[in-house]
Amino acid sequence: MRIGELSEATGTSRRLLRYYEEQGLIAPRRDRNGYREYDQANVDRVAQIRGLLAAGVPTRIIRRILPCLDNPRDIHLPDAPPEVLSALEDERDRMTRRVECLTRNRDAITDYLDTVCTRASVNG
Amino acid sequence: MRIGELSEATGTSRRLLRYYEEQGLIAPRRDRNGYREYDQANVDRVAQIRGLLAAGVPTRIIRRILPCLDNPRDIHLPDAPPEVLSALEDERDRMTRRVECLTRNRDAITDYLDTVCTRASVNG
DNA sequence: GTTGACCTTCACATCAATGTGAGCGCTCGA
DNA sequence: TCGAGCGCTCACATTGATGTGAAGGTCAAC
Repeated sequence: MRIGELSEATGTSRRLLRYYEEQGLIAPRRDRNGYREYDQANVDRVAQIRGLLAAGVPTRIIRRILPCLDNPRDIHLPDAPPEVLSALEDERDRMTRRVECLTRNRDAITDYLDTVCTRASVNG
Repeated sequence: MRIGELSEATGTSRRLLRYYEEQGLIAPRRDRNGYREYDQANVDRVAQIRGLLAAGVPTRIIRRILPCLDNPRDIHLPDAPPEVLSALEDERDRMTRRVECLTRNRDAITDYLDTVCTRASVNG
């Protein structure tokens, strides 16, 4: 599929799809005329990228973690140098902290909404 | 405490502390000479803000959710208009999606690291 | 009373993620 | 064969979160 179709399928502007490519997050083949050629797997990958971006993970980190996620059974970096591994560990820990922070705050919002709702139904 | 001390205590630049204030996220008292005066509660609040920012929540949303979190037992917006409540619900749902995305990817990284580690100990 | 370490505001700079548009090349259907 | 609609690159604009620095006020210590 070409960029317009992927854009439709992912709800992502063409501009951004090209940007992700520039950032090394996706690598479409090129058609003879220079057009980008995507396949179905790219739809999932773009969703992945956008989820991570929305969760505050910057592209330079996404670039690092994506290779580990395609095919969890495969080793994509069999000779990954220790500093890459420890960078991954750091990022994993950062993600854990984010999850905790988001969860805590989300639960507080939920409590708040529950309280407001309860009181509204009692008082109103 | 003044801005320098809060900066120390939170590991946040003075510039950013002023920025958060400008964004309506904290509201320090002013001393007679114009200096900002903070108290201990601001340390937690700044940590909260930074956690949310790191998790991809923009300041305009943080501004909205902070009032619900100070004192979960209190109703801070007893007359919150329905559109604020539904905005909060939306944000809660967005946070849930972020948590899911982060968790999924973090677990994949963990699996990856485990696999690399296992193989290293088998092969090496 | 001057020095130094704070504080203030204001303003311009940067970086990442995006938008927007110009100028041009394919390609397909009328 | 021409125009619409897609693609390409290049480049400048914007927004949000930050850095940095200038010009100046406050205050404590010496």
